Amino acid sequence: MADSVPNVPSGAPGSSRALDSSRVPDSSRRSERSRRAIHDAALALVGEVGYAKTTVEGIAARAGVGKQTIYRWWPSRAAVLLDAFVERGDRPARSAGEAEGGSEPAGIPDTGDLEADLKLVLRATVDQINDPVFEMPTRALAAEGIVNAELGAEFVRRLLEPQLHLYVDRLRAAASRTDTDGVAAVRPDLDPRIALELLVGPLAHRWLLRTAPLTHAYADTVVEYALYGLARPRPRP
Amino acid sequence: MADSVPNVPSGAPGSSRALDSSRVPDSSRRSERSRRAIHDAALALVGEVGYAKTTVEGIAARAGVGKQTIYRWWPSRAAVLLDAFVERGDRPARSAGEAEGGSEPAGIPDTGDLEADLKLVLRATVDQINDPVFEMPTRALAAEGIVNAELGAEFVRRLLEPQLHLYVDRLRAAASRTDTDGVAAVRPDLDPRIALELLVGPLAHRWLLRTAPLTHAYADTVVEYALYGLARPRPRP
Amino acid sequence: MADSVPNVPSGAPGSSRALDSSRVPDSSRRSERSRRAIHDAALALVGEVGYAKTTVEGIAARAGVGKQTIYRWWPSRAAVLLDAFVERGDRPARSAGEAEGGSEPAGIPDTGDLEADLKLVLRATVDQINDPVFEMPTRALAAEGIVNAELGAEFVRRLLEPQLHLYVDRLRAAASRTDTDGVAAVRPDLDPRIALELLVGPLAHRWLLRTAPLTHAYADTVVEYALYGLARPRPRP
Amino acid sequence: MADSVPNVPSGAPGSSRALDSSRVPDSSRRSERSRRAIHDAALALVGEVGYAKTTVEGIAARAGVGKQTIYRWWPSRAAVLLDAFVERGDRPARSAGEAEGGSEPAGIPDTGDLEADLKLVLRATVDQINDPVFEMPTRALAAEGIVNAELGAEFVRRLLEPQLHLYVDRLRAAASRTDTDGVAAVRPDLDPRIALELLVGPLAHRWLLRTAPLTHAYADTVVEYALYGLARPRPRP
DNA sequence: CGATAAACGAGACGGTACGTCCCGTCTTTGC
DNA sequence: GCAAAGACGGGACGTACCGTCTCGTTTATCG
Repeated sequence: MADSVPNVPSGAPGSSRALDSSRVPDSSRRSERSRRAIHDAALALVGEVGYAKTTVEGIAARAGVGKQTIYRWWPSRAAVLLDAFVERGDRPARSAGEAEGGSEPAGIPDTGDLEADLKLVLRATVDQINDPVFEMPTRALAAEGIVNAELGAEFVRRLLEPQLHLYVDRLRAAASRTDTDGVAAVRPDLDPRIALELLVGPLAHRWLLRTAPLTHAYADTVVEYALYGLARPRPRP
Repeated sequence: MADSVPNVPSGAPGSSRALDSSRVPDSSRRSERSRRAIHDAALALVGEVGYAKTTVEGIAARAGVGKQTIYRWWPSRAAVLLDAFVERGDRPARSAGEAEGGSEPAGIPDTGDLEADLKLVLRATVDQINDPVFEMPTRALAAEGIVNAELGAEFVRRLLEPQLHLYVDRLRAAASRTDTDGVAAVRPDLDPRIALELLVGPLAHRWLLRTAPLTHAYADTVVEYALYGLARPRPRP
Repeated sequence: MADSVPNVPSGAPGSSRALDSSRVPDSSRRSERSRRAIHDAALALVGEVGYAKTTVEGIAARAGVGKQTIYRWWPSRAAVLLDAFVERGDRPARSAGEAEGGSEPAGIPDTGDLEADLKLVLRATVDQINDPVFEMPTRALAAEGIVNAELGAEFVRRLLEPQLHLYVDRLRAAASRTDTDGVAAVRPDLDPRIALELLVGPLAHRWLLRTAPLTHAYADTVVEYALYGLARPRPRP
Repeated sequence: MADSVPNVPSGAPGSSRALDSSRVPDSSRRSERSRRAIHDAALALVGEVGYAKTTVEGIAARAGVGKQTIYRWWPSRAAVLLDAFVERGDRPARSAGEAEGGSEPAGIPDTGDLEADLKLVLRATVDQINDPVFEMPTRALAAEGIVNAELGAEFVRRLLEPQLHLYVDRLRAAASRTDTDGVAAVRPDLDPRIALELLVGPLAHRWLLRTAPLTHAYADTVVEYALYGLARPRPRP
């Protein structure tokens, strides 16, 4: 239902297809069984042997599927994994999140204390990143996306954007709070996309480059620095 | 002088090496000519066909070199490229830098105005990142490093660390300024490694994920937000 | 009317066929339109791209027909081509023959001069073999028949036998002439099947192995040698 | 030493090869071990599963060889089999022949009695053809050669021609006998290539088309018919 | 005449093999 | 003894077809 590439033209299905040499398969005839088997096989293999050794051939064999069935629906190994990750990865993440009490996918909590809220979420992100199950596949997808722009866009759109948008919402909420109590939590002119990057950019940097381990303490410090600045508060005259 | 992996044991040089099956090559006999040709070929190919299609065989053919000569001295295609990049990439960067008036490699300027200094450097980084010649090879190396920890460490150590260290120095300088004028530019307790990440993390994030273009204005905003915080200055009681 | 394999059982037609899992198709419902289209497509493709590159998929696509419609009625690609050849190939051959004045299908002429009659027919065979339109498909079928005994038998039965039988008839006629004029054209004990092979065997040999071109002169020589022998007539004592 | 396709230019080995894009491998570096293993595997597989199911992949696997090693030296599966057949097939045939007392490869016997000599040899050919070990591979090669002119030429040149040439020699000898005893065994004007075809053409025809079994009696009859003609000897006046 | 069952077009599917590319190792032949 | 050249065993690629198996859609008798 959410696969990345060959969408149906979404209208006039039997229209003049004869002259289209690009062979668009008919997604209404697609085998749901195979799709799931391929997702499962892909995730299992990445977990077991790593992304570099996960081959299309291997996925097909493990899924009990012909190679062509993979090539028919996905343009690359990475796209398969991304789809698998989005679809299957959602479920455990969501249920885990709900177990913790309605976390991220439900939105960043808004207790009124922006610093506390951000720390909570950044710590959660740290935890997720440190989860060994997610680590390698996510690295693989990120790496692929860095080199392959098209896949990178998919990666951002389908995996990252939903998470990042929560930060934007929370920051916007903080900005609009000015009216109610006369004290905005954030600068009135704040660009939330940039603000967000000040928060998650450092985490991503550290994770991708492995310059230092990601800890809760680190998350806290980043929030503090980002909110109140690196510069020392000017003494008042 | 700077190749990444099979160093000479650097001790006990005359020992009976002939019977050692692990075949450590004698780097003193290494052909300088081949080394350079391999570097050039690697860079040229990455530029022309992209990293994914740059093969060891292709590099060897282009360099007029036997494949074994590559395998003898480097453990992987990525290591070749990294070496090539460090050695050849340095030169243009350095000369460009000197043309601007002794910039980065010579250290971040310290005019006393931290904000201005940081903006200057971040803008320079933005420019370098936007240079199309550097873009693809750098992406390729970064992507490889994300997945391959060993190469990632090399990448950071040899390409990134020197640049990042300049930020650390400048920030430390700002912190120590307290003594001189009684007003530190930065918080006294500042951790410079984290501070640095608040500055470059956002840039890296945007570049790697292509979420938005990198501009000078963006660099300026990042510096402002990072220095003075996202939060609105508290009114004094 | 002449397709090779799944004939109707041709007896007990109303028997309980519904439960028969071997799925014998009802040939009375067969689409004449499709049959012809498949024949035409098969012949056209063999002519255009050669037999080896003529695929079932290609025939189906060209004929505007589902693959299953081919598999339903023929057991193999070769069987399709054989059918096509027999049915469509007949027509031009027959009309050409009739233009010459009631030739082959009507029987070898019997002018009383066996040598002349055989030369005439062998020359006609040479001409037919040299016709570029027939050459490749015939080679393809012959080659297939050499390896595949079942198809070979079909090939002989439906394409070759009718032609060869004419030789047998003519030779038998020559043998029976003894009675009328006291002088038989052929040995009285002659086995016509072997005699026939002495005539067409050499042509076939030369054509299949391409050891030398097939000419009228060659046909004439074969007839002479075959009729009067390789050995020199013994001088009488 | 006798493989069919990529010969060395046979002179000036190191000459300007740089501009030749057709990648001619250096046959002096060829692995004799692999060549033999491929031959053996090919023959074994054709014997076990038949030619149609003998794949390049299968040969490579059985021979413990990379596929590329096959594609490097042969243009097709059929060429491999032909080479294998010529080289390995020779040995058993030769030794069997010598056991019988210096048969074919040593030349057709010349006892002075042409009829007896030819019958002997044609019977031997019948026996060879009926040998189940040779049957299927030979059929496969013959069929391939019928469709593929290039391979057909190789087939004739390397397998057939040597055998056929013996007939030519024997017939020529018979023709030149005129001088010695005043009585030639054969017509003085005889074309030996055509005469030969009168002898082997019928056998080939029967074998390829399976119209009737090949027996010694058949061979004898062919020789008689061919030597003395189908026509009845004219009564003398 | 409308029900119904089979043939039909279309083409997705699990497979097999293709012929190519490259891997990393090994061997040969200079220099 | 390094280097160029490149053959080798091996593994995966992406493609082409195989023959089977659904899907609706005609089509053509029969109830």
